[in-house]
Amino acid sequence: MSSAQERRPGRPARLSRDAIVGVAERIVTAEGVAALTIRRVATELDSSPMAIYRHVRDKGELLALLLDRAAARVARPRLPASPRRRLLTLWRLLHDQLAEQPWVVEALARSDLMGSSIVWLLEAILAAFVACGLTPSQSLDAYRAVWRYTVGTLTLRHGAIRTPEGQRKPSFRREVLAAADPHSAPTVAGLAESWDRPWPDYESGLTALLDGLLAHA
Amino acid sequence: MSSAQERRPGRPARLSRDAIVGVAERIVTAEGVAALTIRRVATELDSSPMAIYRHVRDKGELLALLLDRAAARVARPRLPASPRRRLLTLWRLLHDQLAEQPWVVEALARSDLMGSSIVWLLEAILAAFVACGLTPSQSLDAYRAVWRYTVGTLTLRHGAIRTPEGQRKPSFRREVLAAADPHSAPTVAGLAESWDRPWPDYESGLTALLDGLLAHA
DNA sequence: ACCTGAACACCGTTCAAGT
DNA sequence: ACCTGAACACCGTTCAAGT
Repeated sequence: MSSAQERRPGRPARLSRDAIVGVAERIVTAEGVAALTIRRVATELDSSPMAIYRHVRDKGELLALLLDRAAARVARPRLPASPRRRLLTLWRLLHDQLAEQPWVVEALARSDLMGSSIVWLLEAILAAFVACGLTPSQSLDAYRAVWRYTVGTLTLRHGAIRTPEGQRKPSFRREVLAAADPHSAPTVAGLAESWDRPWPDYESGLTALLDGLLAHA
Repeated sequence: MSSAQERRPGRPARLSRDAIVGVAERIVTAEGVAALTIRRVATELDSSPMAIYRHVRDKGELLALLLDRAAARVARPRLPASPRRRLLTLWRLLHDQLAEQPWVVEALARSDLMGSSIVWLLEAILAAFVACGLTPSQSLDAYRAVWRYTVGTLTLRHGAIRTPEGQRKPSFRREVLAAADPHSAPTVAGLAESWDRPWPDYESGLTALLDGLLAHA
């Protein structure tokens, strides 16, 4: 029966890429991306830091693998018939899923979107753009425009989260309001009270962007 | 004559916040944000690392100060009469200026935009939105939507730059194309050749977004 | 083939002490 | 008031050696 097994020479592996990504995911979910270090992963697996490098090229690759896992978890939703509403649903899905894991932002800048696990989502978005009247080529550009908006939203939200609760950056608001004398900057001064209010949600900007992108269809 | 000087007790300062930000700026421009460390700044000023902390709270504040300097360098342009074209000019100005310093992206996520040095730009943008028919409140939301798009654009461009020249992430493209069988993902498969082409420029997405935002005016 | 130990060349930040 | 020295508690990564 052992002849059926693929026998490979040398010392058998105790670690695996999967196990490594698994603990990395746990660390990052529980304590944020700052807590993710190669040494920490190694300790958690009762191995030396260097053993990790046998399975993962460097920390950047580990981050990319993590991102891929997050993407793989996005479940296929039931989609509305109207292509425009389909776009709204799909993008909100992607946004919400990524927003749940704030650490992804760190990985986003490094990785050109994500792995093959969400081709279905990419396909659905591109097909919906086409169904709205764009050419495939225009659809790709439109996809990238909305992707920029999405990454920006996540980046800024993440920054806000990361800032410590108590002292959430009074510097900017105060400086701006101090410098905004009503003569040279009346609009800014007039909005003084409004800076504190919550940012518009993802969807409102998305709607505007889609309106603009689809107008030329 | 020394009585005219403001005499302060204690040892006179050798370092200054300005000098610190100055060398930080030089480091970051020449070698990127990764090269910026408190210790490095201290060495460059022939002081101990700890002396820096007398003038700057922590590394995050140093980054924010750097961002403010970059913002302060944005020169007031001659503006077109049409408010819509004014918006295009202003946003492109902001984008181009920030794109020149790729390290800003790191700072952006931490800092709620920037300091008082560009209130004039903020004012000009908000006023132009108002001139386009939005209420001040809507203008603030519109401003934030475009800011998201801008930050996303910078983040993604920065990531592309940071990726080493030779091996610019074949993983995603290849994986996607491999997984994109023409039956389940025809649109993705059809665009296979197009993934390599350059991203749309900042302005095209900006135009679409402004179209959408101003449509409800 | 896989893993370990020891080392290299760093970090940010705190604390107590000097001038 | 401002700066220094020494230390704490870490990093990612390389190299040569062990099993």
